[in-house]
Amino acid sequence: MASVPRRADAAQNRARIVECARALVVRPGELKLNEVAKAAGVGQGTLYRHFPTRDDLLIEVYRADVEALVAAAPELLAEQPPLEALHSWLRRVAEYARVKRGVFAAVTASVRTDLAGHSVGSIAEAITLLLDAAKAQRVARPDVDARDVVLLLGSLMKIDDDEWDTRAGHLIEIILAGLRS
Amino acid sequence: MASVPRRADAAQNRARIVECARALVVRPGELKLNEVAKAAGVGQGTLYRHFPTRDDLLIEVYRADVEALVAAAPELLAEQPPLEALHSWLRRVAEYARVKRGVFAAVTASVRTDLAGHSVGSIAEAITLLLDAAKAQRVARPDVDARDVVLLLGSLMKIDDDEWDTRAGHLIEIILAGLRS
DNA sequence: ACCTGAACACCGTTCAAGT
DNA sequence: ACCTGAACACCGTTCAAGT
Repeated sequence: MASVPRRADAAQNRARIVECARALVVRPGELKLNEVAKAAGVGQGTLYRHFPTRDDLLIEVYRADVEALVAAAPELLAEQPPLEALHSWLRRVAEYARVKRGVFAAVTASVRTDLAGHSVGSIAEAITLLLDAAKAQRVARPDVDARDVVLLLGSLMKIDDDEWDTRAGHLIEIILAGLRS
Repeated sequence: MASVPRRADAAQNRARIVECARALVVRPGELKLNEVAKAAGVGQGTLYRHFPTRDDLLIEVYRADVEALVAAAPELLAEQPPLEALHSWLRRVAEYARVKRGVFAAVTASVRTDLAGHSVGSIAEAITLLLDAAKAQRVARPDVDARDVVLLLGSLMKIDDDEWDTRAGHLIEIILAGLRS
């Protein structure tokens, strides 16, 4: 799935689709697939050939962002105590979610894909890394897992734009307090 | 808005629409408005006349359930210490949310409507009642409000059916721990 | 005052035909 | 092997005509 196309024109089409999707996804409302195809100058069928599901496209659109989040986990853990690292990481996720609303759909989709494909370096593993470190020092509840965190983080998506500044950091503090032992 | 119709046939149509919506909303997927109109034996325009927005209909469908939740708050508070009452109330919300998935959409819609209309006996007031009691005893964070709770509770909606039993109570415990001071 | 339902708009998805 | 775009399906929403 999502393998690299063999033909050069196909690879270019694929790249242009992702590029246009990235430009369009920032606009309010759901990303319109037909609009992406039109903007990329390809037929709708071509879009579906490369990305059978909406999630496939979103994962690709936010791949770099998600990878950055995954990479940040061990880095933060090297600099700070586990709970502070977790806090910093959650705040970073919130920043992404504010600027790029759709990134969370990609994160959720990635977690779902993980369950089947078990890809290396996933978001779920990043969260687990942070949680395990905190559990080892007995500063986090032993019974929480990555899915708990993903589910709770989903509440960030429901925050209205005008209340973001005051509400987002607040919710993260509450979530972190809940994870603490 | 949503005032009682003057004519008898209009009142009957309205009642039948709500009745059919209640029957259809339990099925998986979003409630289809045209399907509701057809099931109720009325034109689509009639449905829109009575319920200009989807939220208006959902609020009506779950009115009794939401009122029961609102009424439960002071009752639980009379029986238990504030934090236990809050815990019990959250668990009750979770029960509703499991059986009637859509009830949460109604709760969210109610909170939105509250902001404008300021209706008495709302969900937001019920939560505030519980939170204030807990704050008064210094067992809850002073900086949390009803919207925090509603946003966090939204994570329950994303729980898959097959993991509900183990996950829902767990998430509520984490949320409650986060609200604790 | 209220109802009907055809009609429009919109968007996702498929597939026969083409290169 | 890959692309195109007409066509279908589906659902929300409106509105002219009717009672």
